[in-house]
Amino acid sequence: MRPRSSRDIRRENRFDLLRRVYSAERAVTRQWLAAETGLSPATVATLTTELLALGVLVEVGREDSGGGRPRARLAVNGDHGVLVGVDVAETYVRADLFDLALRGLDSGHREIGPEDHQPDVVARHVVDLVRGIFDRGRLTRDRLLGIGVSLPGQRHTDSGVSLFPAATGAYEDGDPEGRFRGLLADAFGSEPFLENPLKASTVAELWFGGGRAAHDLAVVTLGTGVGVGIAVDQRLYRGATDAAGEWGHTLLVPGGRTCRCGRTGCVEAYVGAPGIVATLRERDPRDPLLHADESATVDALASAAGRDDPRALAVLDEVGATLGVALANLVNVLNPDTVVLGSWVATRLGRWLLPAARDGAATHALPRNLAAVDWRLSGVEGHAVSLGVAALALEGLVAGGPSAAPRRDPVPTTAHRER
Amino acid sequence: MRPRSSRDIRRENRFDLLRRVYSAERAVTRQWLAAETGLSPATVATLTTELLALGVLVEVGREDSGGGRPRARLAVNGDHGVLVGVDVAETYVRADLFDLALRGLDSGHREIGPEDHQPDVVARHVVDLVRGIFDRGRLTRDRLLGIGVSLPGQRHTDSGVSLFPAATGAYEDGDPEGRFRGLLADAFGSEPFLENPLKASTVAELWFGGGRAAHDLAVVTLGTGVGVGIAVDQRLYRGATDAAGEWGHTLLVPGGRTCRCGRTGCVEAYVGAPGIVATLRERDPRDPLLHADESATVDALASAAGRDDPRALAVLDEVGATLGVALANLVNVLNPDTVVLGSWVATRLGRWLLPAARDGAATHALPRNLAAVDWRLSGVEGHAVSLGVAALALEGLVAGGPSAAPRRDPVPTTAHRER
DNA sequence: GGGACTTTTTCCAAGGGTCGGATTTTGACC
DNA sequence: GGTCAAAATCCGACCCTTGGAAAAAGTCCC
Repeated sequence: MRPRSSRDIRRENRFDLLRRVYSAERAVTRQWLAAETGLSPATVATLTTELLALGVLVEVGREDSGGGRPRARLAVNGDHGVLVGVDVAETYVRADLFDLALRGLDSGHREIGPEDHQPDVVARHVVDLVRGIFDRGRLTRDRLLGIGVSLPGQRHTDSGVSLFPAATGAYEDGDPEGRFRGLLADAFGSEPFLENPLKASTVAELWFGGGRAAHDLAVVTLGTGVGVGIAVDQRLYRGATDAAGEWGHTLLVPGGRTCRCGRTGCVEAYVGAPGIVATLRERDPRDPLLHADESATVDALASAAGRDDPRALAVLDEVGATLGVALANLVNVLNPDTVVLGSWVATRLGRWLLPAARDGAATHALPRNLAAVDWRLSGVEGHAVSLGVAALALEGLVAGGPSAAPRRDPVPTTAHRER
Repeated sequence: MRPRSSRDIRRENRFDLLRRVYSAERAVTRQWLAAETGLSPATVATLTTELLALGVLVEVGREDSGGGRPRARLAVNGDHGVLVGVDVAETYVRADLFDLALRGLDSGHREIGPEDHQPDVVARHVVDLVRGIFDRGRLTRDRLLGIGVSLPGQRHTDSGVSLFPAATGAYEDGDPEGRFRGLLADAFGSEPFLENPLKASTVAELWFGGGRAAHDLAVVTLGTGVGVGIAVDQRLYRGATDAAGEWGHTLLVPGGRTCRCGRTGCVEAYVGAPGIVATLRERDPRDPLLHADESATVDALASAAGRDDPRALAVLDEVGATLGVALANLVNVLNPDTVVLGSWVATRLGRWLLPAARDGAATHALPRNLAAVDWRLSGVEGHAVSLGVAALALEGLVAGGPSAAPRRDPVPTTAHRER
């Protein structure tokens, strides 16, 4: 338990300031920042000059103030460098290049299979992709300010062990994450920032999406897998072992459908993409909307719903209602002020799922908890996972490198601690 | 969003220090406090002299240090004054008197009925009980340092409106909580600290019970009602509208038993006292363990289980397994490092419920989340709710009065804030 | 074109915090 | 009584925020 020093206050304030510049739609003034953060104009001045000197912020013109000295407008200095965010999923690797303002510049994509699920192989894919992007943009490596990588599976901050989903057997005793981290550090000359997709997209919502105004936020990821990212007081909540948010494997229907995880009745088995497909199939095993792969099925469902096809709407109603009931539990326990639906299933079907879920939640959530919730679809443009993980890398940058990340103080290596 | 100043650091450190003195089993030394809090010896010295001057701490002897200056032992100055904690429940009012070390000195109890559920009536009961205790102990009012009251139902910090369960109709537009608060303030000359029982008992666990070592804690209350108190980073989590933890009304069995709240299949309907009785009755409507009131039934069940009565054990197994499944959901989402079972049902049946719940959780929780959890029965002696609410009053005292409580800054009354 | 005016921004000294290292305190021991 | 060792305190350094004074940077008017 390292206590907080006054330096932490500075770091937090600087960070808060920066985040507000980022999430504002337009360039902002010092006065607005002071009002927004609650800091005195004097402090805002000190912080901004610091960030201006660093090159992270720039003045972009001025604004009339009615007779007095015009207000300077501040914005993120996009040209100061680039950030890379990489999303390693089970079936693909996607890398995005951002300028420092986190505007997407370019991206690359590559399909992978289970045979690639090894640290070395994944690292090679990542390095190749990023190199390709750099070459295309004629960028030199010294422009790179930070790189963040989202890895599937659960990470363990303390031990640094990541569970590459298919590599658990092969790498049980090794340190796959450490190896991966090392390979990337060698290739790019700076430590990558690693996180899982759930947390990454939560950060993206917090910076740029529906969570900007939220204090206590739940970001529901609806993809092939399902989970929830939780933010308490605008900060990502990780849980004791960085494993919070495994809402997808929460029991919803005792003795229900078999889930990918082997258990039965998980939320994921009903509201994840395979769950939606299963619902469709249960209603009619020969439904023409059914395609070989789930992504195509979801697309078919979306376009059918767009045509007001009653069968598609009925399926979405059913799934949405189930989602709502599951969300009601979350709302009752966490009492968030904002719930955001994100990831690719939500992007394509959220238009229909969200209202149905809201109605479904109303049947089981407590009125007071329900009333507190602002329901939203993801407001993030582009790929939330890459963006979030790039934002995390940026955080590390501003805070002073990834070493500033650990949240608990490390266990002393020598047997020094008594009691 | 008021930013944190260095004063907040001081307050937090002082508070952290004090809490550690409280939750330590014996008197502590400055050195131990420094090691425990991570503060420098210099700072610990400043803080302790401050608290010694306040009269909250005292030196109680010294400890040999092997040739050097002996270490002074510090403890809470129990004689410095008294605190009162009151638990207003639906069927009773209980008041406890504590010394400043939060050792119970005396208590009073009174049964109430639905007709008493009015601010004025409840306040009168509270005042009478506390007066009685003060008279018995020949205490003068100036000895009273703080008073905390737990009220059932959900509170709303922002508006100050409390929902007295049966008074919602009569007081819909009024301010029952404000009225109640005023009546108590008049009677005792100091503002009472109000909280609900769920949060109060969570604080008690955090200070004195199973949560002392926890960072991310879930305190499960098993009484007539069921709920969970959540602490993040050793601090009580309240949620957006102070309504977090309504886990009892989470859906567990779709279309299942009807709950007190009118919905079906709530967790509470299975693992709360009425739920346990219902399980017993479902198995055998004429079971001799069934009594007219649920408390007697729970007692009968406990003593039967104590005699290894197989029917009682089977019921407890069933209830425990259900509890475990429900807890698994909590563990998956929150990833706590400690789960504590408390309140009166847990006190009497926890011995059997806890192991069964642990096993039940294993079937549905993710291995990593499960492995992180330390399962415990409440370690609080005495009545956790009164104790917790007295501790909250103490917190207010140390922080500088109940006014320091609000967590969000109040909305400015004048239309002064632009944008 | 230059002063008056207005509003923003910075400067400065005050005030609150923590901390490392020097210093004092407080015992035991010889 | 002097010496020694460990605990506790004191002190100056350093970091942070902030209110108010001062400076900066425009407009406006004569």
